[in-house]
Amino acid sequence: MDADPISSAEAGPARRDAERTRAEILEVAVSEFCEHGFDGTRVDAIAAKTRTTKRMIYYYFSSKEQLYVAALEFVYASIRSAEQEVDVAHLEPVAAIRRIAELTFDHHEAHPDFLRLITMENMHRARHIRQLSSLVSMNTPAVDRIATILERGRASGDFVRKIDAVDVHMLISSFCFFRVANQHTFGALFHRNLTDVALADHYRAMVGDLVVEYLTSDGDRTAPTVALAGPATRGAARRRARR
Amino acid sequence: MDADPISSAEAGPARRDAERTRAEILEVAVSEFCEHGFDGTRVDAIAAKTRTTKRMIYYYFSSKEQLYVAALEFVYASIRSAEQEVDVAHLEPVAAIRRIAELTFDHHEAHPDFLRLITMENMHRARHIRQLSSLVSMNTPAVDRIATILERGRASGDFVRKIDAVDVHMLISSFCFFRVANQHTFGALFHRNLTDVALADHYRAMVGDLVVEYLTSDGDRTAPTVALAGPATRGAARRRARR
DNA sequence: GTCCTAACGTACTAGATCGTTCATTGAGTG
DNA sequence: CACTCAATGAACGATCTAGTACGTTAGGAC
Repeated sequence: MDADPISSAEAGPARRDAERTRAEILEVAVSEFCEHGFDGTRVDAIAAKTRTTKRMIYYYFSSKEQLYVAALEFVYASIRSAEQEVDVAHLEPVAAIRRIAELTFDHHEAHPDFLRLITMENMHRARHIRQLSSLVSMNTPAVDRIATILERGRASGDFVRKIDAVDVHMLISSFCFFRVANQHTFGALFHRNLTDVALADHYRAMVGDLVVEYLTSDGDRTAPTVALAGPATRGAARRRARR
Repeated sequence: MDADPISSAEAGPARRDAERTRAEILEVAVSEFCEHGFDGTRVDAIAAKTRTTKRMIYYYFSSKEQLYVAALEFVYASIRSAEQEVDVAHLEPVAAIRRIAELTFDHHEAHPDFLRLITMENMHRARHIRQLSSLVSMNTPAVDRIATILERGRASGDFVRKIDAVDVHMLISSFCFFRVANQHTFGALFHRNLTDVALADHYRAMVGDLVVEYLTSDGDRTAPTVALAGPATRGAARRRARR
């Protein structure tokens, strides 16, 4: 048992294994920072949950803050590497953008810890994440994919809305992010569990509908807020026209 | 000068004024908790920014945690009292829901500190806010107003989407919330300042368009994600029909 | 074997931090 | 004016916490 050379992360003693020690510290640090935030996390608590000591945390990461940055980068990298580069090129523009929305939805659902770290970084006004310039390049593909779909959709005539890819990304993200990140206060104040598994399909469809309806309309009918006459008539006319 | 009986919150000494002392502690506590979070805030730091001492914080609020809860409640109450009960009954359903969206947008824009506290509460999994049952009743009017508009909209034929008021509120809030709360990481990763004043009108119009287009469509055209034929044709047909 | 060094552990420190103790003061009351 | 008590302040203490000093061990090189 104790002679097992290929010990799992939790099992064997595996003494003098720098890689494993470092990795274990990082793994525990991620979960502690996610749960308690930077200020709420205790270095001693991290050490206690590893099979090594606090000394090693400083040996490998120098300071609590550098450990935090390393944890941030680690989570970001693992999220991104896990994200399979889904191909939506074969889909019609409308179906493609809906697919992107649904993938974003699933991504947020699958990584609540990631969202917590992002949230914390915003509390810190992105002080740490700015140090990780590598993260910028990780996000451009996502926007580029949307940009391609938008171009195709405009060419086909499906998308008439004037909007760029960054805003579409923001629109999709905002819905998916809020649902997960604000579930607790929303649940407390409105008695609705946004992450109820029975509602997952409902909200996944909703974000798709949302972005599709937005992109396939041009807003000329609804733009003037102060218009007093017409909306009802126009709305009715539209429904008839769509039958 | 020092005899001024109606001293402002910052001016006169006003010794032995329980109300004022308590209020000043609360005010400073709000700003400190907003800035540094619960764990990041130092009771000594709060005391130092008031004209009284730490002793008084414990005299009036018993503990750091109870002070935090009091700060949370105070912010919530002041936000709500400042929110004028806007009348949208005279507006057509489409214009009314757009107005609600725009008001929500402005509300989020005007109260970033409030958003920070909400965010922190979600980090705490709403542990503190659950103690404040009074807050629930503060939020029902907002949802009720939306519900009324939805009913009117369905009656007039403008709104054909099947959705309830809570989800509409969530949809609007998610966009407005994300834009402000996640501005820092979003700016760092996508090089777009979501709170740039030059973009405020753009995003305010966007959230209005978003909710209006969503409610005035029924989604039957776009529901089947996997449908391979049709979207482009239908999209073109729709544009023609709307001319 | 012995030498070297990366990897590791124990025990500690200096300062921070929440909360308290104890004494005092001022404003209202009779 | 004396009395009372809410309101207040200075200083302290127990504990916690990030970070360190110093010694030890394992494992490879030769």
